[in-house]
Amino acid sequence: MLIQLDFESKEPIYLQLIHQIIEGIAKGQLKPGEDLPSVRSLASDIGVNLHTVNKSYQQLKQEGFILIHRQKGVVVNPEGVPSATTAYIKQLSHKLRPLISESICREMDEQAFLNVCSDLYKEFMTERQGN
Amino acid sequence: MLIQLDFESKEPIYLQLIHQIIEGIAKGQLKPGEDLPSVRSLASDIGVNLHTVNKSYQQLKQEGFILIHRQKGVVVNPEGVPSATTAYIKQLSHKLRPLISESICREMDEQAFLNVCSDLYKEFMTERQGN
Amino acid sequence: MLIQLDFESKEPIYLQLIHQIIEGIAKGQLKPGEDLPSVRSLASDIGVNLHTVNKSYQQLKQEGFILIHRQKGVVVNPEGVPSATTAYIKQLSHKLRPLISESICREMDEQAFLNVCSDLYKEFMTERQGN
Amino acid sequence: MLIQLDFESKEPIYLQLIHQIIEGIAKGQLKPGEDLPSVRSLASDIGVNLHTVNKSYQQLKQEGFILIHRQKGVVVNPEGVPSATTAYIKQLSHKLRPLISESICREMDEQAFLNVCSDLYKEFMTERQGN
DNA sequence: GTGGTCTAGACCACC
DNA sequence: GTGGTCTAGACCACA
Repeated sequence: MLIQLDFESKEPIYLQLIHQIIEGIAKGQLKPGEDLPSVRSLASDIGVNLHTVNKSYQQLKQEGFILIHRQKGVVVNPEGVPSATTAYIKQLSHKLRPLISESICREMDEQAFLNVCSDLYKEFMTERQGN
Repeated sequence: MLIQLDFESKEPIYLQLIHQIIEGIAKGQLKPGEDLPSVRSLASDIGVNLHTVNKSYQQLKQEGFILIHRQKGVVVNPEGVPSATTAYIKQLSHKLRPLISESICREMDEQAFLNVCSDLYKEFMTERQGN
Repeated sequence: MLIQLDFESKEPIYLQLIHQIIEGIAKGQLKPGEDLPSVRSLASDIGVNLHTVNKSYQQLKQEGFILIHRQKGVVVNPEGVPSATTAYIKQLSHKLRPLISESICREMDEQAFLNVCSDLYKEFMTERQGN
Repeated sequence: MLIQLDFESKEPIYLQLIHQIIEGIAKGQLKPGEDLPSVRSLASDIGVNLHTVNKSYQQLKQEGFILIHRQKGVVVNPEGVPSATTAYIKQLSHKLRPLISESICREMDEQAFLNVCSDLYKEFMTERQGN
């Protein structure tokens, strides 16, 4: 899987990395049980500090996306990612809130906003088919 | 308008403040041309430093939400906020991306996600009616 | 003469006022010896504080654009504005410096920059003919 | 690159700093991709507070002159500064207006004014050759 | 009284 | 080490 980082972005690198891996799982490019590169090799591949990759992996593990075995290395959670809970929905809603209020101010109507979301969903799901 | 900050949150105060004000505009609690409190009075009201409030105001001004007026002080942009451009849509899409990919991993389907968005939209729009 | 102020500008009002009056003289709308409104009447006409107008007038007097007589009121300097000195040229050059360096960075060549200046000159001079 | 500030000047330090850096880019003393000192080191070098330097850097970033890079620190925009747009020309013209009207009042003719601009252009461009 | 600027010193997140 | 955020307190220009 290709990892694309933007070092000029305001978004921290460890977060970008997390998002990319989650995106890979969403698209089916990374399947449950599949191996991920070791901290060391990934770090050198994408040219970032070991600590940065480690921080990403720890957080992904924490949220149930991956498992870290001392010997087997890192794998995508073979049981799949924990499903959305009401707590997750609440947190999601909290993150959507500022995006939606700004969009309303900028005169995007509900349908236009939903279309943007829908397009993204479709982008991920069609890639998923191919994998 | 009531401002509610969470000083424990990881989200910087100046950003929370920006979001609250944008939300106020979205809900119609703050109308175009309406006065906002001065940097100093708002700062003392919500118990933060005046520089923090100033930073929020500067950024809101920068994005066209408010005007900083020599005589009248700070006002909501009377011409309304600049409408969504394709650049805005792109940036919005970029912010939605990780939310959607995580939701897919957690087995939320498109409809469930759109419902969350839709609920938020309706929350803002119904408040808007009352104002 | 019409005075147009922008209260949302970052440029202080007293400076805008100074510039407008100088522009009026440059265009020949205000001729040497001509009366200017009193501080009071101008202030009420354009809706600003007395002190603001006074500050502008004092500075214009200081630089030789106008004379302030206790009784006759305010008049455009009947002897004309003092001509450009080398000190003036130096100060002018100092103000042009950042405009030119930014233009170079933005890949405007010398001719393009001179054209902008030339257009402004012509704008002022043609208005002058009509007056 | 040598930075020269005038602490007595009415012009704010952060603006002087911005102008100096833009001038450095115009002269080719600072090349696209080149590193700029960190906020802290520059601040201590020129003897001002780090917030002052930070304000300058933020504004330069905002206008596309520099990038603030997570790893490399601060660099001159390697893609070059965004070219002049019509908006830029308009704003430039707005800033030139008072300079030109005052010069007309002081009986500088168009050619004399253009010569001042031209001299500055040549000063920047010849320094550019050497870099 | 307003916002604009500057200083000084602190903590944190990131790399 | 870096930049990002926040506080506290000060002075000034402006209206």
